[in-house]
Amino acid sequence: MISSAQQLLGERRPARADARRNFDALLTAARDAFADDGIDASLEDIARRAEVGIGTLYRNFPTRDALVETVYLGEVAAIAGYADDLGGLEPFPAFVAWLQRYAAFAATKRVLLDGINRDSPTLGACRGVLFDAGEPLLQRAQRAGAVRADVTIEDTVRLISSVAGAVYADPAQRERIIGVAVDGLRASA
Amino acid sequence: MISSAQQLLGERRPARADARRNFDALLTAARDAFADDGIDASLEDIARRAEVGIGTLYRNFPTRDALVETVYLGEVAAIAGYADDLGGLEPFPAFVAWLQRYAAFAATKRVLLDGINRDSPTLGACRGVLFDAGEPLLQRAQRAGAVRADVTIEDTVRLISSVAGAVYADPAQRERIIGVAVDGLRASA
DNA sequence: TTGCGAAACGGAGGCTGCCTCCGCTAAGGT
DNA sequence: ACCTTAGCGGAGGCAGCCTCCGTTTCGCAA
Repeated sequence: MISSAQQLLGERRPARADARRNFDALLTAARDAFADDGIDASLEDIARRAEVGIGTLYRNFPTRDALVETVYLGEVAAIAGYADDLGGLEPFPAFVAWLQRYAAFAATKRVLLDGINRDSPTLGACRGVLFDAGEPLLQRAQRAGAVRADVTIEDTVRLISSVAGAVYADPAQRERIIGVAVDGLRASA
Repeated sequence: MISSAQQLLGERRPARADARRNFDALLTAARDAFADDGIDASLEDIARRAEVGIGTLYRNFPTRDALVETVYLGEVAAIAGYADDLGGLEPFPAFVAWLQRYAAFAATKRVLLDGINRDSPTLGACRGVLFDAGEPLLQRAQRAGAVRADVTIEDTVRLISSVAGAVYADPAQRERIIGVAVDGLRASA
């Protein structure tokens, strides 16, 4: 199954073979550079890493935002299918498994998200992909009475994204705090 | 009562009267510039706003980090005394009132925090000030059996800071999600 | 009040990175 | 093979970061 994130990504790739190769090389170089040097990694450095000229970088990605969000789009495409694999679990454990997976994703994508304009249509589309993936699991857990009824999938993604994207003193603190957030999502006993 | 954050700030001010005036003008200009233009506001612009030369800015704040963290230090000094006013409330309402105040603070300081190196000793000192302020309230609520026993003040500040610092679709979503986080802090019923 | 030492000043200049534009190259279709 | 045009690289203009140096001015002691 091809996700809508993958489709959006495909629409951005140029038609010509040489240009496609450069586009892909730039995305790889950018992902690596942002991971190594943070969101302020220089575009000149990214062009050098991809072995293309700076004009080529700008032709493919007219702004830094465009580059960052296309890298993020590729990452979202990779995670969108995970929710499909959780149908065999009970409602609450399935929901929590998805949250955990999403938390792991959000933690590693924090750098990219810091670099994206929050009003970007592409970011909105990525959110849509993630909401679509998690919504069935949330509703199933709410119908089962396990998750509070007053939160939406948007709320849930926002909560886990902010908590998972924070920097922690150690992994134990991180697990503890995500646990607190998940406990807050439970229906009152 | 003079807080330790105010003391740290005082230690950074120059001795000479003209230099003190410039230092204060730079802090004010920086706070305004970061609020207007984000954490990437240009230092040249800040110097112009403060009506000093760029050399003066660098003499007072050798790096961008130094400037940002000094601005943040001033903001922390302003909030540190709030916890002292909550002794008259019941344990859990006092704790929640402090969390709400801290959440409001964290939301407006997000821009500054984005610009500070997380390993900065000054940031560590600011955290220390905030922990010292909230710790008595947390312990009181835990002794009263209202807050789960497995979280520390560090955990609590980290949780609220990440949730409060996020960007929300509307204020209602923000209140809802902070509510979820606070509910997660309650002891199990 | 005056004189002195040094703290503090402003901004020119070197450097890097962002971004545009243009002459040149090469991919792809007929 | 030829032609059109998509795509190329990098020079150059600009802004901002940051340092350094000649000049000014503050504060203290006599």
